[in-house]
Amino acid sequence: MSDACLIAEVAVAAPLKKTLSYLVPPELAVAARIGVRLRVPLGRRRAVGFLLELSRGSGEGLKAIAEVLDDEPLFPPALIPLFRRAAGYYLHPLGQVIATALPAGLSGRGSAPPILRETLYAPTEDESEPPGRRQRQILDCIRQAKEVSLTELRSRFDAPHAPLKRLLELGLISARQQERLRDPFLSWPLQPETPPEPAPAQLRVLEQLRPLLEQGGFRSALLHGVTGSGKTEVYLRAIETVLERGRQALVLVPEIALTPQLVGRFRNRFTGRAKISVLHSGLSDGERYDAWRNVARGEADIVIGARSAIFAPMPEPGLIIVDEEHETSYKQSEGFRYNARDLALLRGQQQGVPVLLGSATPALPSYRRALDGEALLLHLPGRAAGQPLPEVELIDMTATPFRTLLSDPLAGALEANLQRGEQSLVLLNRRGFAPYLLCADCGQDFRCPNCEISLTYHRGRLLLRCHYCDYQLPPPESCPRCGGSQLDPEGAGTERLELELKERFPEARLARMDRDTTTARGAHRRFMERMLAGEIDILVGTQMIAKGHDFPGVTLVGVVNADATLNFPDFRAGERTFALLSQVAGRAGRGTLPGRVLIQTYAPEHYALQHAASHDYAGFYRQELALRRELGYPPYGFLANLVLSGNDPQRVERAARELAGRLLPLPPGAELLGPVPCLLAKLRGKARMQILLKAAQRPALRRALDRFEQLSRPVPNGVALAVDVDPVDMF
DNA sequence: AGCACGCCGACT
DNA sequence: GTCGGCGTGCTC
Ligand SMILES: [Zn+2]
Ligand SMILES: [Zn+2]
Repeated sequence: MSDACLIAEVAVAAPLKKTLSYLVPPELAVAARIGVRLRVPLGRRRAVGFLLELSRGSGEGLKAIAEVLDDEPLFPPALIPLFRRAAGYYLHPLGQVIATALPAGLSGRGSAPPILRETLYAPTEDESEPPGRRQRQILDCIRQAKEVSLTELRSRFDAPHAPLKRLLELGLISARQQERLRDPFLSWPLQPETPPEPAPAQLRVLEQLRPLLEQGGFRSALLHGVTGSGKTEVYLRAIETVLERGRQALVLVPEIALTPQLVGRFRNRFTGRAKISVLHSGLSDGERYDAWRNVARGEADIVIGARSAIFAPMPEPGLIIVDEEHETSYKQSEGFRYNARDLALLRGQQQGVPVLLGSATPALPSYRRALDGEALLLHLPGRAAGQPLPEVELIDMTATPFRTLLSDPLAGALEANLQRGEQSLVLLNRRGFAPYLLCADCGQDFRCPNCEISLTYHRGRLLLRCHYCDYQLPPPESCPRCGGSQLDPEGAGTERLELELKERFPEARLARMDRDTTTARGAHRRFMERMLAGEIDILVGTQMIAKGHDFPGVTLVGVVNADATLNFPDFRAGERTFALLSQVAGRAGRGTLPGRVLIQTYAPEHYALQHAASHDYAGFYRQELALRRELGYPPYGFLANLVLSGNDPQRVERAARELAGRLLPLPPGAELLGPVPCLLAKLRGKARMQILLKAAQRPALRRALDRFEQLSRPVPNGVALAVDVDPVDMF
């Protein structure tokens, strides 16, 4: 046995079950370090792989690495066990796990992003006023800020170009070019702060956390506190402790909450003392790569990011925080279907790092872990400022005429709030004008040819759009079936709600916030600023207004249709509804005013609504846990969903039947449900079937999955198979 | 996943 | 007789 050759263990970014060994040619021996990307021969192709391990051996029968693609490692060796465990847990090929974990855009060579230039505007000595209103607004903004970037102006004003040109011509402002700030998150103005004195409840929680933070080692804690209870202050102080020990902190927040304001709170607290890196989707590929390498070099003390930041390559993390840990956006819904919250716990375990989960409405598995003593349960009762909780009322819609969008009590409350000059939020968890467009004569509807579900009518853009793929078409003039000329929108989305409010309260200043109005860069912030400035009386929106945005002036919250989430055919419907209502309720109240929440529903007796209305968290969890236990659902049961898809529905169907047949009989303790068509039986043109594996204990599910993994070719050609372990939805 | 190999039906 | 369907195996 010769040890003459250097051998590399490589995870190839292809769906292979095992890693492969390659010869490291002498000329690449220095460059081939653990954690770099490689180009390797694979069959008669070439593929990208990740170097996981180096060893010595004879090298017999091995092919040689063709190229080393990075001059420094993209991840530390300490992350490799996490990748391996994650690949095993989620039944996903290791190479693809790593490819998903690393920042996007690494397919090419690691090159520096182009330097971007940016125009900055400053006021001149000329203090006269320009003629136009828009010109004055923009000039005021520039005069106030002394110097403002074009990006900034674009985010505050629509189409600022023409007024700016005019102002330049008038000599009221000057312009200069500068290298653009790489990261939009860093352009939020800094306001260094003196940390507030923690409230007694916060001190108590911090005291309980102290041993975890100071001793290090894996422990987990669940911080349960309503919106405004001061969880962030606890995070900031916990991070402080960790930084003092020379370790780094990793903070995960849901994508929707990863805003400049949030990052600003961290920057304000730690400015000059700690370096903060933000990993977010708004960065260009080059910028993200830069940020990533900074973290890998240990140049970031605090890393803030959404889901994929769980893989941030910090050398010595001392704390992992997962804020709003119940959020389903932590679960990746395609490809490598990991849950960042669960991987946070796994990473903490592997690297001996405490993990702090925070939520106003913890996910049931997290709550159970805390009740079972696996995680330390910490409470922040009430709101930090001693504000009372809002008064929540359920409005029984069965008593109102069919199709009523706004009940009298809600309309009245909105009216009264308008009179008082106070702000209101109205939530309707459905965008567009109406979910259906129907022919008045023959009842014909319009469906997506790719997904076979109803197209949503968008009145603003005058389109029928599929919310599951990118299909859209302009609404026809007449019915394609009977030629009838009357096509009626049926049901209501945020656009229709906005219209109805406009008709009812013509004097009110309305705005609508949903995915259709927030795609532009800086749009979230613009809504935020308009709300803060009191320029909006009623803000209409989807769950977006309940999550990630704190509108401090709101005293009334209306929920148009609480049943929309409640009637979802998913065992988590109750939990989701409770969480959404609790969160949106948390938006009501200002100063010492408690705020009011009105929830319209056809099922006012439902326990999720009842508990949400009485702020009875313990009661809800008690009841929901009992229900889950009875039905064998998480956290008292464990699920994995096998989703088969393909162009030919019959093939998919047959493949699903055959797969189920080959899986049976399952090991004891596990059961197989299905195969059945997925809820979306067709999606993006592909037919879909699912097989659900269920077990009362995790090991039994694991054995069932082992059995599945041993199948040589689970599905035939032309059928794709995705495995979803711990699914959060069953589409 | 790709891309080979290999074995049977129905087409120039 | 072959062209091509697709089930099966392999990738260091
Ligand atoms: Zn018709
Ligand atoms: Zn579609």
